[in-house]
Amino acid sequence: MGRHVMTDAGRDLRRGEFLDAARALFRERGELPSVAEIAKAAGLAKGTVYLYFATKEEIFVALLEEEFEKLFVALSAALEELPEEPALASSQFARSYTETLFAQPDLLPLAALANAVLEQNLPTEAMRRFKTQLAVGLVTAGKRLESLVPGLATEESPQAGETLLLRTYAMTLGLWQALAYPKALLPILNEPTLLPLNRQFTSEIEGTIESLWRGELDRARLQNPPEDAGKI
Amino acid sequence: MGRHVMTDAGRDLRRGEFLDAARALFRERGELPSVAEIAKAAGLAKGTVYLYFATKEEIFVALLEEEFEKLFVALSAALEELPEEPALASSQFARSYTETLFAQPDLLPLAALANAVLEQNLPTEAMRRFKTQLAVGLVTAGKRLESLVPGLATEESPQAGETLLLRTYAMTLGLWQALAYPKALLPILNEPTLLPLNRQFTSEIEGTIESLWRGELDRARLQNPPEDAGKI
Amino acid sequence: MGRHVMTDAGRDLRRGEFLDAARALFRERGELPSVAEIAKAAGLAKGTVYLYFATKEEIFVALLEEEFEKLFVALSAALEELPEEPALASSQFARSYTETLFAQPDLLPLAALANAVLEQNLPTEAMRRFKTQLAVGLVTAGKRLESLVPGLATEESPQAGETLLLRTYAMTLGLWQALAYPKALLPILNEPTLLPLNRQFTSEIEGTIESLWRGELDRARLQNPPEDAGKI
Amino acid sequence: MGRHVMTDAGRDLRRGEFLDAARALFRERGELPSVAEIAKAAGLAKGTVYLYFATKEEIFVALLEEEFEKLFVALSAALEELPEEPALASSQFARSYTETLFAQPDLLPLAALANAVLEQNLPTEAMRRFKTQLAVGLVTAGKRLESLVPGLATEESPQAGETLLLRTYAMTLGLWQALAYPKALLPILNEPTLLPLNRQFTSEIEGTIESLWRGELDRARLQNPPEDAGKI
DNA sequence: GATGAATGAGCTTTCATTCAT
DNA sequence: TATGAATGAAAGCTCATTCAT
Repeated sequence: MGRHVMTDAGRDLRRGEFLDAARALFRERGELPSVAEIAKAAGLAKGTVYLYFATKEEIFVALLEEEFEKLFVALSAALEELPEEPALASSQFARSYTETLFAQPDLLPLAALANAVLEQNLPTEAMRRFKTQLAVGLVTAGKRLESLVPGLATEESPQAGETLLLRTYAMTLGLWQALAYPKALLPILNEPTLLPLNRQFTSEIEGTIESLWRGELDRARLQNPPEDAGKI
Repeated sequence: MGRHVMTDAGRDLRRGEFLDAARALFRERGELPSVAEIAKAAGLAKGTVYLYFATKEEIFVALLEEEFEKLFVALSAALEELPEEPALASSQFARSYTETLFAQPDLLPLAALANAVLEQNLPTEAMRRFKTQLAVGLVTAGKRLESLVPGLATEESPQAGETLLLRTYAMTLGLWQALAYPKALLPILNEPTLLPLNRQFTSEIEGTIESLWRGELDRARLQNPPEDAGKI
Repeated sequence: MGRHVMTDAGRDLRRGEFLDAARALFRERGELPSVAEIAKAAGLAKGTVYLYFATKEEIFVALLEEEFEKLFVALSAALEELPEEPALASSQFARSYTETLFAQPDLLPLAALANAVLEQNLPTEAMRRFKTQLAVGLVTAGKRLESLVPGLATEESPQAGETLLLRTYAMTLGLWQALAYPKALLPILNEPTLLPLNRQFTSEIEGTIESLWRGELDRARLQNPPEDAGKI
Repeated sequence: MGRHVMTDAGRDLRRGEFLDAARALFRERGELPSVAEIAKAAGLAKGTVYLYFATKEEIFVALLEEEFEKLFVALSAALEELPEEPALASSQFARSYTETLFAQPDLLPLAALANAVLEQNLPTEAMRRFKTQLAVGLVTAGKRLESLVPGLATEESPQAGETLLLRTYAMTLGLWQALAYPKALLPILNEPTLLPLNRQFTSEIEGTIESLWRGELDRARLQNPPEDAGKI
């Protein structure tokens, strides 16, 4: 042991300082800051970073984990408030989900880097932790969703809740990447031929998610009509 | 004239040699090769690369353009064969689309880099060309789709064809990234907690796209019922 | 021989086109343009440049030769008009010389590169031509100066005219370099500690040259007093 | 702390190692060595160079600063020993100054690059430091010179000491450049037409400086005759 | 636990020059 | 004569990571 025995809490505290610094720099710049910058911003030395993270990428995956953590919490809350009626449920979920995305401005910029950049230099252990978090979160929320929406899970697709959530995330990530432009190129977006792509993610996402959910929930309802439906 | 008279076609040929080399290396490695490697693989000098491409990123965006070119051609063909009936149309399109994706194994790995990597160091002109291709392709196919599916475009969403295609692409891109694993990490995928994520993109994508289309096409049909529907 | 037999005049014409292009670009940029740019500006191909110049540096040495050619002509004229009286001669020469410098704005920027850059990659032959031009010009003007200023040349320093002219040039070149600032750094020139260096070449040169000449001409007069001096 | 505790002195030591390596290579080759060569010669890595210098040019400007530092020290000493009598003062200063130049063989080769090469890629801060050193040195020595030579500074030219020193430096720099030949071309110097230029800087400089100073000091004496001059 | 000096592979890019046509 | 495609050495610089202290 070194000068100080570092408790787990102390360790997490220090880790958190690096994460805070990294997050602030990333949000500011729009691109991954260097390790030197992160250390400086955290008021510690470059080498110290490597006492808490195995690679630079691990830092940003940790940030991403924090984002997913929050997202799952918000998701869970949104599911509990889900109305029964498909149309209503879809639009309400879409709105709530969209608000969550806006409340987590680092989520998508980080998620967009996950595959192409972050996972390229991630130690196996960190990779496992990250993916496990996603898996557990998806399964948990998926199961709850299935229990809340009768008819969603069928024999053919027993994990329909999980599937819907996965698709929701995939659509979000893909749409964000398709519509995000490097800052430097915003000017050209107003050229006539590019107008079709000049859709703002912020205005597209809610309708898209609503549509996605509506399709699935409608089908669930068809397979499991409300009990009083026949009475009419 | 130079060492060889280089016609436009000759120029394209040379360009193509670099592109072929770059594609082969990228497919092999799974990550962007260096310019030096590309030149070497093409049997030409490093400096020569820069006679044909302004930056390294331009090379891979050019590859991506080729992929999109093919994709739009395939898309166009798929649209022409679209059955009228929504369920049939959805499943047939999903199958055809999926086959196209499998036939273009470089499309998604490149597309996943577009946002995070390629567009970071792309000359404005190349950026414009790339984005214009996408915009034109989307609009063209979108309009054709609208003309083929009565009721798809409505007053509220006059570009519903374009929108559906954009969502199709976004879902594809997002799903691929959510499910793609770095080669090095495939082993851990079999751990129990990760099983939920051990869905293969290849087995998920068809159903997902079918579902997406089904939702939209069903709604279109509701708004524009077949003429003989009432006769029964 | 090729397509055309090129006469000497034709050859010089073409050469001149490159020189004009090179001069214009150099004046515009303040630094040596690339061979590609020169060729393009001249409306000819890169390779063609090398039919007329052995190296890039030879181009700019040729420009410098043109400048020296003009300088020697102007110098010659100035010498012919030199008054007898030392004070008057010095001030008149200094003024005339300064005007010549201002009329040849490319002379000093090129001369400043001669030693550090141009002569580094100059074929022996071009080097010889350049230096010979200088030597002949100096000797010619020096001898004329000696004949016009009695007492200048002495037994001890038989080439005093030549020497004075060499010193005149050296002082000019050195002063220009000492006082020239890269454009990018003009702002800092106003800082208090730098004020002593914020002398403009344009306002320093005339007095400096006058002073230099005055010292030499006075001494010459002392050694060879005007014939009627004793009569008074 | 790092591998070694690096005090300011330690840092200067390391910096000095790079400077020594750079100086040795420059003297040997006669042209700027590459950063890679400097690092190798210093027995350290390329990247390490950039921990001590922002650009390659900064290295050589630092060397030049060392040279100027020494020059100003020598200058200061020379001034203190200046005899009163102009002719004597001029010749003694010229000799002392010349010896200093010979004792600093890197000064002029570096100074000749300053304008054309070194200042082209110099960070503003380094530029400021360099120019400030020159300004302060000139002013300091100039004022001392004025106090030692009565009559040198007049109402018309209150900074005559500074001016004389600036001219001294300019003449030196210009003369060196006018007479310096690339090593490769020394052979041709013996050709008859080039003989006039085959003056060695080493044999010209002393007389030139003496002459320059003599002119100025004589004039100062005229304006401020020694007190006992009239008594005779 | 913390440091930060050192590393050095790695990168993209430039451009004077050549030479087959 | 003229071309311009091709060259490829050379360069400066960055930055994640290591490790002796």
